[in-house]
Amino acid sequence: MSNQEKDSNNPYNHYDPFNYNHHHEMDRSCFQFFNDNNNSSELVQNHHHHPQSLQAAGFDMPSSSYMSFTDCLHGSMDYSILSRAFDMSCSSPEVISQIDDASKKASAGGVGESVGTSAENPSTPNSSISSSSNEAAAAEEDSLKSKKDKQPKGSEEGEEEDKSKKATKTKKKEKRQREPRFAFLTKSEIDHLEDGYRWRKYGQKAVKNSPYPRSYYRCTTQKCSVKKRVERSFQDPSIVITTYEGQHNHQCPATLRGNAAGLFSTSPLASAARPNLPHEFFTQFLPMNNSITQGQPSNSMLYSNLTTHHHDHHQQRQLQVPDFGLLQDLVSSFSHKQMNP
DNA sequence: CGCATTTGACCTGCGC
DNA sequence: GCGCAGGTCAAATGCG
Repeated sequence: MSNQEKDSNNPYNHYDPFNYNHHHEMDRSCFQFFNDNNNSSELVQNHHHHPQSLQAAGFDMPSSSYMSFTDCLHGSMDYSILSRAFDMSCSSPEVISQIDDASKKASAGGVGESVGTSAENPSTPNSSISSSSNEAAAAEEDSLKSKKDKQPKGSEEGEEEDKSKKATKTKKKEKRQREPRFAFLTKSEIDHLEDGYRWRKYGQKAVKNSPYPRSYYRCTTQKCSVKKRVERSFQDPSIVITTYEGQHNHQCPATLRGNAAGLFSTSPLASAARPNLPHEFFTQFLPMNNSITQGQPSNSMLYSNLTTHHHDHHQQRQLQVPDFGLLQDLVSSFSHKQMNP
């Protein structure tokens, strides 16, 4: 197959995630906030523009809805603050994009997809608390589950094992919720960007259609189930795709040590509560969530939260009202801070 | 020695 | 049902 053929068949070939080919001013880091503005038809129409690397990372990215971060901010905030926030100890990577993937298309093993009905119940903007707690519970359950899955191997055999397996299977069917995910595209030569937390690598896999492997990291803090995946964009090897999954239930070690504090203190954020996670950092800048649902890309940074129901046999991406549970917590927190500085 | 990384095996879900 | 790909585990290995 020739490259041209490949290109024509490649649904992502038109994707130019950062307008690299059009905007050469890469000193203007572009954040992309993916828009779930309830205009599902538009998003569905455009879902074929997803960059392959990101899709491999588990993201659905409506190309129509990305915009430069500076545009998002429309001058109200210096984007460099954000990139600085992620700069940490690495060699000035440029954070290019963030994608919220709270409910990526159900595909990954382990944590799994939402089967049945309860998990499909997207949190409305009014259900943030329960949503957040559910996520946390799900995370814990997941980690327990995976342990359970493995335990019988070493200890018990035969019936016990079968029973255990069956039990876990049923459990999995009962409740499967994916942690919210946030991906950051970062222009950096360093794969594993320092973000203030301590991570332990627990796996590495070759990524299909990409010469670059994907690394899996887990937060080393006890009882913290946050994971992250790091991979390079095969389209632009200078771009690192970092995907965070879950939410830290502890303070950033770097913050405690004062490192991150120093970093953040260089920004106007210094007086604000420091986010535990980059995505939290971002969400602190999100506008009120009604602008998310109303979808005024020209006015606001928008989060996407695309969901594909795997049981939709026509592979039609069905967009839900996003699960703004986590988001709303953060957004409301942010707006509260804005209202009451 | 303790902790982090590497890496092959294994598990799971999905598409055909 | 089978094969593939993503994700995870855990023993082996490396390193400070």
